[in-house]
Amino acid sequence: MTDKSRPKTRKDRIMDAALRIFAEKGFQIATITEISKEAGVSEATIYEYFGTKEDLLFAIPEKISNETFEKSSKVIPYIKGVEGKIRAILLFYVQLYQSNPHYSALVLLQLMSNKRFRHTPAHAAIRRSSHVLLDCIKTGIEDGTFKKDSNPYLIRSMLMGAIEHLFIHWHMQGMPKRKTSIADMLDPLIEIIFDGIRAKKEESGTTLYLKLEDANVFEKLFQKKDSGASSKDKNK
Amino acid sequence: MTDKSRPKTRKDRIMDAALRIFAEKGFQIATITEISKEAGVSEATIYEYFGTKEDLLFAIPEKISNETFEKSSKVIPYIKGVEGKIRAILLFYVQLYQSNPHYSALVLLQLMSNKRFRHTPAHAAIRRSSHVLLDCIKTGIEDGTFKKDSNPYLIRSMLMGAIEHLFIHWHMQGMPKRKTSIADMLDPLIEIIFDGIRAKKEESGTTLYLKLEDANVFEKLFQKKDSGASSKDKNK
DNA sequence: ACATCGTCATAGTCACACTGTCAAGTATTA
DNA sequence: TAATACTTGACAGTGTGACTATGACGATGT
Repeated sequence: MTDKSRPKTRKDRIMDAALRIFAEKGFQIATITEISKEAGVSEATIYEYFGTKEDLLFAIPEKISNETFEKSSKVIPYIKGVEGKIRAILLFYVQLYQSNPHYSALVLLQLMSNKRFRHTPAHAAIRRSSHVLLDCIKTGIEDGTFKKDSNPYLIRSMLMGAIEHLFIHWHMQGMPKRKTSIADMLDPLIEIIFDGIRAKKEESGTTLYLKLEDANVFEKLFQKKDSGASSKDKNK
Repeated sequence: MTDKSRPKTRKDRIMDAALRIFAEKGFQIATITEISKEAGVSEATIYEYFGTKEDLLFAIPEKISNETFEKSSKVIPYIKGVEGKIRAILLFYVQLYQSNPHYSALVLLQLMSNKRFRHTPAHAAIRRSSHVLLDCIKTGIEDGTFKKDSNPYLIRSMLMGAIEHLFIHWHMQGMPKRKTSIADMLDPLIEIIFDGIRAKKEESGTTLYLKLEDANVFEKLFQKKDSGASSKDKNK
């Protein structure tokens, strides 16, 4: 409802421009003047919506990270089996980052190392996703899927760290012609770690593989749920 | 000559102060004025040694990363077996980062996401180490230690990514009271990945474990070499 | 017609990276 | 000791860019 019908509100245009410029040039090098020109608004207008340049930076991921968390938390419960859940969470993650390079550059290169960002609503959403992943790993250890002596925090760091590392390099060295996309590396990555932590036998030969194509199933699931819900009105 | 005999040259004092302040407050927030006071020199003196604030930032890791590469490349050839080599490289890495938190904070939080840093001698040294690791992994795949269909780049990203991820979190959320140090997680981490990529049998039960204590062995090795001839020709 | 709100333009403040200058050391040499 | 070259420090600037303050303009609603 609200102004979703409008092409873009001023605030959205500012955030879009800022995302692009912050991601491409870096937070420090980007100037408010440049963003205002790109967004087609005056400098003063930016300061009417965002208190400081850093507030603008932090405002960008807030929406998208919450949306992603909502989406994933609608889907994950319907997946049976710890391994499948973990696959799904990581697939969400990789898809989000790969489909929105500006966003992943912002989060991984500009925000990751910002201490103030950690006290931000956007970071809280990211932490929630991370916590769900941890819970899945813990469950897997308890229910005997994974070895009893596994350290769930280490496993999470291995999963997230590998993915983030791949994306950081994807961004830093020109990412144009890459033979294998990061999404293609996700299954081998998960398989190596699962192989390393699985309790014993391989009788679970019916492992649920989630490949990118399956992601559309998620989307269909959303559409069903969304159609009935009443949106919240925040316009004022 | 000059003042090399002195405990610290001016240049060293500046870099020491800059390392501490950059690591603790971040590159942007740190001011040249503050660094000059901390180092006990005037602001203008800093600009005599370093063209810009960023040049100062880049100058800091150059020495230490080259030293580390030299050290490790003297030791690695003497370790037999791919797995042992990989363990040793990662142990070097973790030891360096853990024993010098300011340095690891600088590299991981300030420099990692700086595109200009990638065209820097310091980064070249880091890349060299990374390349040695990759070569070890490739060798392991070729000689049958690891599965034939392993992706060596992925494996390297998994190893480095996990370690870096652990350190980044170590820095970001207060790292004071951590029950398990990162070095303690290194063996489990490596074991999970090796388990996941090892070709077949576990007949290599005599895996060479390198724990932190063994690192002194490295040191002794250096002393022997350093005191003797200057044979810098790396073995073949 | 009038008030209100959102937006823009402009001018100004302030912090900080960086430069230039010159005087005061400090070391080296005669 | 004295002349020389080189190094360092104090300090006064310049330029840029974040951020503020103010007033004008246009659209909207009463």
